[in-house]
Amino acid sequence: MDLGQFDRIGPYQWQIPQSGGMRVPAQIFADETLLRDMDDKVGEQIRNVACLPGIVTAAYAMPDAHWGYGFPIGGVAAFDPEQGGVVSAGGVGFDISCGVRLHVTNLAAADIRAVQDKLAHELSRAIPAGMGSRGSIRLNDAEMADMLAGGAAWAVAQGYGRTADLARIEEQGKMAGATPEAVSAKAINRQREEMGTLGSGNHYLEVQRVDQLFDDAAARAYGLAPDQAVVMIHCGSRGLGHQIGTEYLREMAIAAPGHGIDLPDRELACAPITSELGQRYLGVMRAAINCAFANRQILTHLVRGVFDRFFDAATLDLLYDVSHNTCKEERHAVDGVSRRLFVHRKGATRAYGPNAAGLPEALSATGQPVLIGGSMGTESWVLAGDARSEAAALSSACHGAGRAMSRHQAAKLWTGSGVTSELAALGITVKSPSKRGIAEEAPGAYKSVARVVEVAEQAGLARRVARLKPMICIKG
DNA sequence: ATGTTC
Repeated sequence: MDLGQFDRIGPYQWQIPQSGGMRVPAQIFADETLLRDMDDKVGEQIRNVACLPGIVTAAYAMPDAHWGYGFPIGGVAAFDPEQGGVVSAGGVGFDISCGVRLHVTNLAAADIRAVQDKLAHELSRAIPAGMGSRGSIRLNDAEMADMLAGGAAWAVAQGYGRTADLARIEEQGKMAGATPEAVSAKAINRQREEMGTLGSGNHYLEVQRVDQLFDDAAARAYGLAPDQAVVMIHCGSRGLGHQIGTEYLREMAIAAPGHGIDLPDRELACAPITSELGQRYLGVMRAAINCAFANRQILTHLVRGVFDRFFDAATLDLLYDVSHNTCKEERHAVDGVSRRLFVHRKGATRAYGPNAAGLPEALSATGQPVLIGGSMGTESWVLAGDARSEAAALSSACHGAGRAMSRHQAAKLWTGSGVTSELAALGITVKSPSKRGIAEEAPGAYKSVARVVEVAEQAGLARRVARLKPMICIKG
């Protein structure tokens, strides 16, 4: 990235001043090295986002930002419906409500190590993974509609997991305002056999150990202790979300001129929040959020089933489940005035600070768990929402390491079996149906997640609580 | 991310 276009407005905050068609400034949270290593496309993309109607405060990019479809991955942008604000299918992304959930266990790393290979094998048998993988659940039209309206609450009512899990999911596991009846038959048919599947790409299920604590009080509140085993799931709304994204990107791009919107980039396809199309997208996007909640909830149930076969009285309590590809209606203070905004977070995690409305009581004093999925074989992180993040970036933080190179480049540099052996030497068992997938996800293809979260903390976006190291990784 | 190009 060319640094010449930026004003450094804080130790970890860089601003592109408003110019041309920009309605607000564009800002990136990074240190000089992370910023320099970012693709120039990230700057171009947040400048374009800053041109969209009704945007407030600024177009933001998180420390892990990289080039995405229209919006950068690691992008945050909020729009005011009363100021002509828009909702953008490209601002949410194809993998609607992709997110991370983390379970704390009553097991130690040594308990996992004693059965590591067998446990990895059984998890890989129980968790369908990979492109086009199918689960054992088949839903008819009425069941699909109930799932799309009820999310994880529907899943729990079907026997997948426990009522206590719901309090630990964003929106209590059920996104209000979903309109299953507006979801296309094609999207529904793609998802009919994909509930309880992991998908591919950077999605994974990992058994990890708590490697180091950075905030003892927050760790206690979250139930995390050194050397404890935890289970992280990273996945989204599978074929349904992708189909909805595809359909609405096309429809919004075609409809934009009719809404008086001059798109700086066709990939930023959007519609006014108050328009029929904008409202229809929000309804089906919320249905996809429920699909992702239900999918992750079923995966929790499947993992618990496997752990029950290996351990007496193993507990996998849900710490939290939070999405990083969404558009959510939230209230934020802008210049001291509370406004109703539609906040797009694409590859960015909501990061509510202490005492925020909507947090369960047990987490309120500490702040929302901000779950950061790292790259395969490196590390993942638990952060806590920081009150300073509200003013800095509308209560948002990073979501992962961020790719340092393309999948194509990575597949040329590594082989699946080579990466698997290298990780095995580090005590990490990787299971995947795709050798190419493992090569594409090689740890070296990602930025340093440790540096990303350190900068996120220094920038006031979230506070580091715990570093997690993988032991078993199930990849798509 | 994705029945890896309806």
